Amino acid sequence: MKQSTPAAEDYLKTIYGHTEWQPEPITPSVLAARLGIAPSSVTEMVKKLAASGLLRHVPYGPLTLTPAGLLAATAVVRRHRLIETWLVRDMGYHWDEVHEEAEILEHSISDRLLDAMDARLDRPAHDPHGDPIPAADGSVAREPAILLAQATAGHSGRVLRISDRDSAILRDLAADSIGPGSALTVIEPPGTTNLLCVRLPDGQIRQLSPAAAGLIWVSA
Amino acid sequence: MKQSTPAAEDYLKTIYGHTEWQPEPITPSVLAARLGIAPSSVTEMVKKLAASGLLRHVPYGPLTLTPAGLLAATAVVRRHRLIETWLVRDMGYHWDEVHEEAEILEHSISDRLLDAMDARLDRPAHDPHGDPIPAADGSVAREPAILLAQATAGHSGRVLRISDRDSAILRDLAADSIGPGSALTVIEPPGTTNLLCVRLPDGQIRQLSPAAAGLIWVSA
DNA sequence: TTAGGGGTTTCGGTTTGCCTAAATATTTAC
DNA sequence: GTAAATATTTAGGCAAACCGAAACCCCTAA
Ligand SMILES: [Fe+2]
Ligand SMILES: [Fe+2]
Ligand SMILES: [Fe+2]
Ligand SMILES: [Fe+2]
Repeated sequence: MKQSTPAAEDYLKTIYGHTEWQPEPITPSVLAARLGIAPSSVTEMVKKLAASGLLRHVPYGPLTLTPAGLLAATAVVRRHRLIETWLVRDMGYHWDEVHEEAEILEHSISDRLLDAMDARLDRPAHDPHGDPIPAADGSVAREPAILLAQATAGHSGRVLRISDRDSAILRDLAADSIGPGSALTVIEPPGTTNLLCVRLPDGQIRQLSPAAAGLIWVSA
Repeated sequence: MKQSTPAAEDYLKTIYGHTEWQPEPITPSVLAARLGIAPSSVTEMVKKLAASGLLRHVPYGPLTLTPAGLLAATAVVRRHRLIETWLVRDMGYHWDEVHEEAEILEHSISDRLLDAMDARLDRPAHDPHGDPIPAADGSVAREPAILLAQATAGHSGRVLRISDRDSAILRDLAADSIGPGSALTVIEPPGTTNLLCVRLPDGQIRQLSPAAAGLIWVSA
């Protein structure tokens, strides 16, 4: 039961993140790509995490979190998302600027300070990108969502979350007044051009790149 | 010119801290004791820091910061003290609880976030223990101070700073209403008992242990 | 059904930062 | 002025995380 390191926390968080919006468990090579490290490094760490009882892994198979691993992972995700929320609400950051800072602070902040933030922010349920903030007990309130890129023409819904993977896209979307909570309707499927068109409540039309549509999740 | 690590930052900060209130440069063994690591580890890191131009060191001699090292050290001290101030002013911490948390966060916070804190706190000049917060350019506004343990009977002054090394003593002092800014007069030198007596402005008398008197600095 | 080919693991190596034990330099004490 | 005590450095090791190259497993497609 030794205290987990920043590296281990990032592994767990990334494994968790992969299954948060889709069911297939992650494979070592995908995990390596997401973390930006070599596959052989993943093999090593996976062995350690499995030995600590945080991960299930049969050689050459996919990676799944144990209950203990899931709790550790959601704890990191909770820290990450609360920090992002704090940065936006208290410290004057924009939602496209918070991810990198949170990526570091999530490994440094104490439980005491985290709870002080949580209280100060009034126990927020979602981070600036619309992602649910796990409770201290690891439970997550997740609404069913579909990827905008896979929505059919005529689909109407609210934007539930936008992945913070690409901050340039977040900036573009903000400039287009699209963010978590925005209502929109798909008015045209990817036709000859591969842009996706949506209509905003005020009647305005926006064209979204496939890259952007692949990061936006809307209510079903 | 590579980015300095948390370990290197702690070495520089501790070397700086040793000469902040007294002139003698620090020796490797004292540095090792302060950092809680083995002397041989200090030898190694000192070689690296000297090679990076942050430290001056002749074998078997004391350690002194170069101008570059001083700048790096005050940058860490600035981060540490601003974080402590933020924890007290914004996050509901008491002054005896902030040091450990700041010890970690000082290595994680970005310049961007540090400046946001600084602005939010209105560019504070002192941390919760009375220590001056270095400016971004490394300059420090330090008032001359003498250790209470070395003050003569009759000496009157204001408490300028109290070292945050021992949080139990900080709690005791707070319970005795003694903190940075308190006015006091030494009314009795360490006599048969080794306690130091001081009178507060309201006439109340406090007896201080030698350990406490060795952490309190008063105006000259 | 067997040969690729891609994903995974093993192996040996690197860096950082720490350790203990032993050697060496310096200071102090007689 | 030398001998003991103390301070510092050297030498050899270890653990955490990473790497690239090579071996290995597994699945598929000819
Ligand atoms: Fe994020
Ligand atoms: Fe992280
Ligand atoms: Fe402190
Ligand atoms: Fe530190």
